[in-house]
Amino acid sequence: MADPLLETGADAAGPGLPNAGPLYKDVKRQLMEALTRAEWKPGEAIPSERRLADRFAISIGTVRKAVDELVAENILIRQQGRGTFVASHTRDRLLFYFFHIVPEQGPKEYPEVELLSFVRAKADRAMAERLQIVTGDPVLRIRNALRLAGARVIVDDITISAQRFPGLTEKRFRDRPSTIYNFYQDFYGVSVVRSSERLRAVAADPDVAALLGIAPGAPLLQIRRLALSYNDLPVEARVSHVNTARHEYFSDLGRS
Amino acid sequence: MADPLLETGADAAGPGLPNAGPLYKDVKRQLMEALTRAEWKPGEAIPSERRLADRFAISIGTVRKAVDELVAENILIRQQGRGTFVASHTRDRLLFYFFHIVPEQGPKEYPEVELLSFVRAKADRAMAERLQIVTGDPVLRIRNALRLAGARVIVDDITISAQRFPGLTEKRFRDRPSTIYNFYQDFYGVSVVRSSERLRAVAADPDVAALLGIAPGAPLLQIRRLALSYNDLPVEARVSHVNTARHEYFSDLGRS
DNA sequence: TAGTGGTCTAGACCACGTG
DNA sequence: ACGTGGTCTAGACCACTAC
Repeated sequence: MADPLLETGADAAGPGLPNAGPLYKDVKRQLMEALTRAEWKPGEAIPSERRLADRFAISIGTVRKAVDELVAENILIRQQGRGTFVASHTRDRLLFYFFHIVPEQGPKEYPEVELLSFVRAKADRAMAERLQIVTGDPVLRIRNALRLAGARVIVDDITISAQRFPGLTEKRFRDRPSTIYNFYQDFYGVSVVRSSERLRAVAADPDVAALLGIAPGAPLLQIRRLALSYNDLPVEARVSHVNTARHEYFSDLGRS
Repeated sequence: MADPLLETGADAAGPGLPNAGPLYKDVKRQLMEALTRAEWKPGEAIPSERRLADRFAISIGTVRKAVDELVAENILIRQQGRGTFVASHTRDRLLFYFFHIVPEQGPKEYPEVELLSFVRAKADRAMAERLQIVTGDPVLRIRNALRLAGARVIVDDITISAQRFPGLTEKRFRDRPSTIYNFYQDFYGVSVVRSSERLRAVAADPDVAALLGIAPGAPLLQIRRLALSYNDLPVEARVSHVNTARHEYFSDLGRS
């Protein structure tokens, strides 16, 4: 930048105009937009920091600060010597970020998913609000059982907007090559980047009890998850019922 | 730094010696040590970034990077124009970072604590391992009931090492002026900086059921928390039983 | 006005991965 | 050898707080 009087700090817009805030926040927003319109797809590298600095006509340090935040939010992944990549839902990443059930003892396991039902329905008022759609809009309701070490431990009830996943059929869902979040991503360009969960203890209803092979009324951990995409756009509402006889939900808090 | 050949990057130690890693990581470690030996106490300001840069004979940018990480871990708190402070357990901070029970509807509430019992005991093998003490070492077991909006919702069973809290009596505990974590901090210099929690659904045992005014066998959310201080030193093991009829545990994931 | 943290720059060199 | 991200510097100016 040649003349600091022309374009210094956050007030490059000029006198009288409202302060646009930190430059790097603006850069971050622009990167998010590029991500949203899939300029770079999950698994791909974004341009190098030097190129981005040129593109935005700013210094590398400022690019780094914007990228830092996206990395901290698990939206981008840096790899020294290779580049910076758009986060992709590999099996390991999913397990790490979105699956919080661990055995009471022993190492973490991958769940084995078993599709139990797939039906079309209409969103009631509460569900419409959660998914930010309109009451009565079509939704897909999917019930899965998850096995850990061979035994059914979890029943998942997933609800997604049918309009957000056009042409999704039971067969297509059943034949998906990989995980569910990966399927959303690869076939619909919908990336789940974070989720919010609420937990409570409930008595098992007869249906779920039968599926899990436990007594009706036995205590189950209920997890209500809302999975969100880039701009906090809701993608999926999921209610899980977990038999915590031999498994637990873990949560590490106060970390970076 | 006058001559880059003398002391550049991470290899200031000289040829042949093992790489000490990034400078800012070392600075961070040194700041942690200073915190641990209470050079600056919770609530107090640490020296300005310029002073720290002088003290460590490094540039401000590097100090900032070290402080950045401590801020991200909620160990330090920056306040523009005022200074950087050692995190202190105000009521609000505690509620935000360590109390994850919210009403099903309505705003978050402060719990009202009611001491039910306070006994000395010996650590069994499992508890000794959790608290990193020796089996048979004396511990204090404290049972509290927590009220939300007037009703008992949670029963907490707390276990701490008696040796780590010398001279702690029931009266002293009961008469503490503020929250429990604040008490640990102000009277014993023990700062809880993060915690790890594991959750499961259990059937209420008769004792707890009576205390919460529910039927024995009713589903309760059990939370096993280990509270940790600066170098992951365990401070307190806590088992909470929560009546989730009108409250929930919340957990936001995938965030920074 | 003085001091603090917050942003931004421009450029050097290091560590790592790939060809 | 080259390009990528990672670290570090030195210094400018901005935004905010306190006096």
